[in-house]
Amino acid sequence: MQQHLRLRQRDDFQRVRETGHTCQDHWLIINVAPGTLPHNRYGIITGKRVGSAVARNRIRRLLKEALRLLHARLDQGYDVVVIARPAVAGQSLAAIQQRLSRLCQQAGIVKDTT
RNA sequence: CGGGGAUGGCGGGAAAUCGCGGCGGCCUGCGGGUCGUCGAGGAAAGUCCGCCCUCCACAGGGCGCGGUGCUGGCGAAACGCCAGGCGGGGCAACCCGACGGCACAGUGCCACAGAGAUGAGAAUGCGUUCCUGCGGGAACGUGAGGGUGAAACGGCGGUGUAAGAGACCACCGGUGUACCCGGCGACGGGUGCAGCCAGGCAAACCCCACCGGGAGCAAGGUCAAGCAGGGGUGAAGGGGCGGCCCGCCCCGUAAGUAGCCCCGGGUAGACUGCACGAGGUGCCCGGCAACGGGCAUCCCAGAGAGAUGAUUUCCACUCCGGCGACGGAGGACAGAAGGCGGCUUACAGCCAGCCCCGGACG
RNA sequence: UGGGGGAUAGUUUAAUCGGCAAAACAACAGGUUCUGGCCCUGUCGUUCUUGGUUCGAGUCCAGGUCCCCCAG
Repeated sequence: MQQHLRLRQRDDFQRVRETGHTCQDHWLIINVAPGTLPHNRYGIITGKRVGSAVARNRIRRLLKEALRLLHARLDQGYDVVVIARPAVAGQSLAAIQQRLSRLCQQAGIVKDTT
């Protein structure tokens, strides 16, 4: 993921978490809020409840890959925070990608391809 | 062939496409693009020891607190490593040990059982004397026998005695000590002497010897918005109430307001510390070894919401099904955050040579 | 990064200086009652785990696991 597409500042995370629209399932939570830039920015949170350092790194990298593949299909100008819940530990990329894309549809930021 | 012991090492390999981080070159419309190169571990882990580094404190000595505890060597140091001694376990190879002091400072504890748990003591027994209703009883001596316990002033034989006892004697065991021999030493072997025998626990208080200042990279350093402060210069104004004017109030009028210029300290923030080191690899030399020395060669992660990911093919390995061709499934423990030396803990599977025991065959 | 504390029956807590692991409630079984409750009796433990010291460890000493708290 390129650096300008990342959400990096603590204040940004706080703003999205508090004011953003939330969608969740058993594996993931996403918060979406309008950003100040013409493109999207993404942030990922993998807390200690997800598992060991190895498990957290694994999930974070899979989420990055899923967001990379999903990025072109999303409406731009949003800040998105993805939070991993304990149940995602050990899941495959394909399964995570499917769940993530469904949550993005619920949040209404997927481009209308029809 | 089967079982066991110790040591060292590996932690799948090759390739393609998409993607990420650092550094360097080139290009740039300063957003980035492109090429090259490097990019997790043996434990990166737990943070249990120690050191480097940084800041603070510091005449010297004592007390206190904490740590270590057989000997020699290695090491920057360590609750570290190597070799050896002693003790314990195992048929053995080997393994394990906080391994100074409880007789030469003192205190404490040792449940239950037992006469007695350290200057403590006799219920039974044995012996002598006395009493007797002949069943036994009392006093004294004794600590050998039996009995208790995890543990009981040593064991066996004799002398001795009323019965006995290290009371005495020889031998053995153990303790201390003097000398001799071997060893740098811990210690081992031998000879003589002593008192005749001294229980265990110091991961009980403690004593002895040695060691230890305190904090930590969020240490510390550099730059530095804003706010507040100081100095210089300096129009006489500046500010509040209010929609605006008037008005009123506050500060100032040279011991000087606004503005402008300068100054040090320093918050947010940025940069640094932060990757050439007790460094890796190969060969040679010294040493039983830990390790040391020499030469050659290499540059090898460095983030800051935090880089190693995804997909596919082939090969190797393990398991399952199958006579087979083949098909299917699987791949441990675990992720750098200043660095280094150790310890400890986790770990699928595999490799190498060595040693011990048992069996079979030649 | 540095420091402190804890883990005992299903739950909440005890256990003196190392000497037979207790109490209450809950659960289960039995008794009492026409039935239920109350009541009575009984049952239920890897003292977090692995080693060590000791004759003997919940207690003392190490290693490990998990949880809580404090400072920056």
